Amino acid sequence: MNTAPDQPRWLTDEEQRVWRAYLHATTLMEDHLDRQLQRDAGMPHIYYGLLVGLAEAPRRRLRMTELAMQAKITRSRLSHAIARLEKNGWVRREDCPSDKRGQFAVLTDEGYEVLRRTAPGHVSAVRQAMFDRLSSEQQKALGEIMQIVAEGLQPDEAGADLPWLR
Amino acid sequence: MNTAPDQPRWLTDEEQRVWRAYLHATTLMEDHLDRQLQRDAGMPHIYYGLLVGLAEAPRRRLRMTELAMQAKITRSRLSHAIARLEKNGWVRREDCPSDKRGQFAVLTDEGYEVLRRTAPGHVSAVRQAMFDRLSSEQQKALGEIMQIVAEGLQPDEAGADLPWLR
DNA sequence: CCCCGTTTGTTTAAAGTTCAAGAATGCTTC
DNA sequence: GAAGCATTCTTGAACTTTAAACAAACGGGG
Repeated sequence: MNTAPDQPRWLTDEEQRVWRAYLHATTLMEDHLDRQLQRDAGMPHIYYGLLVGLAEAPRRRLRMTELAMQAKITRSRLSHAIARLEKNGWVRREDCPSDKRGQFAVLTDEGYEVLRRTAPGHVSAVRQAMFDRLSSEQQKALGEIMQIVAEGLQPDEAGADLPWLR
Repeated sequence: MNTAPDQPRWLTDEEQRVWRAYLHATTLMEDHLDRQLQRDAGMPHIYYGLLVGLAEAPRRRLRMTELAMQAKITRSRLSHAIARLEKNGWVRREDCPSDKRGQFAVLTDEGYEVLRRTAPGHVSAVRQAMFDRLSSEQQKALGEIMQIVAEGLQPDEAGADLPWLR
């Protein structure tokens, strides 16, 4: 009767409520952490995540592409970010000996120190905002839910075509 | 024995897993929606949210401050955003008769049309990414969890001082 | 060895966000 | 009704992100 693409299945009232609660909470959370870290560590949340990634890596260093994948950002964005962190003296670049195209981002001692100094405050912010408020059942449920959502978004996603990220 | 601020209560392994799953999923989700809307509607997710906010308001218009609060962004950011949407012809500004400082952002017919055309695709993206993958128990749990998290972040938050937002 | 398609990382410019300051109007109080 | 403080919105500059294009190096086949 109708050759059109299909009338959309709108969200039910209940779904709508859940979706808006999700958007509201995640927005507030990200804003909160961004401001907390900007204030206490002088960088936005994602830059902090880059330093953490480096700190956990074998010799506190990672190839640019690896770091970009781990942080789920483009190489371009990472290039800019590392340039900024380098100016702060928290990261330095090193050539990769085995691949002349490659670069390592290396966490400096100074960068490590920033992390050591600011990590407690950050953890505490996360606790206050999330873990101190949720029952362990809720924490478990949240973990599972986020896992599922991430899985659905990870691959190329229904007709997409992008190479590996973004 | 130790007058220092307290040794930090680090996240347990399980909490760590939940937290990373949360960050991972929310990042992927936001990226996904941003790209979906940029592609199909020519604007980022937050701009789309502004149009939705206007579409739902009484005469498809809202004072700048109200819209900013609803979208949880600063007035400054909103000013820039509305300038852009105005250039697209999707929003126009109108003076407030009762308060000469005030401005209304008004959704144009063209803006409404964009929304009408792109909303189905957006809803479908949200469904595919989230609601089609979660049981109704999980949806319920997610709603409650996000509600709780948002509540903890909404007020001034432990020693903060900011006026009303950000 | 050379060609050619791929991968790596950077660069440039445009778009978007943040931050601090400012102009105009409103409101409250003396 | 004037002073002084608050609110509303905008502006411009600095910074970050996105998008597209590019140079250099890799690597598999002929």
